[in-house]
Amino acid sequence: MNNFKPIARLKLPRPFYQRPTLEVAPDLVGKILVRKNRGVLTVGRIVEVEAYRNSDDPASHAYRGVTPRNRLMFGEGGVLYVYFIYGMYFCANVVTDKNGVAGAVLIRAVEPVEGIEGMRRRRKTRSDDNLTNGPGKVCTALAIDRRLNGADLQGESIYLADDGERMRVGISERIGIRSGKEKRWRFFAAGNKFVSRIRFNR
DNA sequence: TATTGGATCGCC
DNA sequence: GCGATCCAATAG
Repeated sequence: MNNFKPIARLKLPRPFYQRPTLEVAPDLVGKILVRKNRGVLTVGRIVEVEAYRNSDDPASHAYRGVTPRNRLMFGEGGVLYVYFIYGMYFCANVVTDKNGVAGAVLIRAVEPVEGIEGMRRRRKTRSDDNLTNGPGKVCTALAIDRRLNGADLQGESIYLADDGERMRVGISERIGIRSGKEKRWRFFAAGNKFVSRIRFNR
């Protein structure tokens, strides 16, 4: 006998995503983000997200209706929406809700779990606290770029999983937006040191 | 076709 | 606090 117990990572099923965005978003805190790139595995645990919706949400890309960039937000939940911003960064979102209802959840921070050396190399830093504590940093560390826009989260190159971990979820206003600030649609792992703004993680 | 400013980050 | 650096969205 030994005490070794393999950690089961159950890929989140399609119906998980096809619920209202504000139900999905807090449920993503504590889930595992798996990235498989050329056979190399990089894994993080989601510790911070933000919800974005549709015409009721001026901060959302979907606020003014369908455009070539945001069209995935209006589609069926369960795919990745990746966009390019500030001329140098990517942001990764999980598309939520049913077909015809816009919604997505921005992955703002993860806690490094596997493939940390690769994360350090891509991020060009040795400070692990600074590796994945921001939406642009997450994409750099996990090698997420526009090629993954529209990727099916039931596939192998990128997906989310549940390993049974449960974290206390804090709630706050969203970060880095001008309008829609009153909406408290940011969800994070309370007290976790990999949350992007450490002073606002309680 | 031109302009504006952004769901960011790292350095000053 | 500010510049980097691209491009989507909007206005003309």
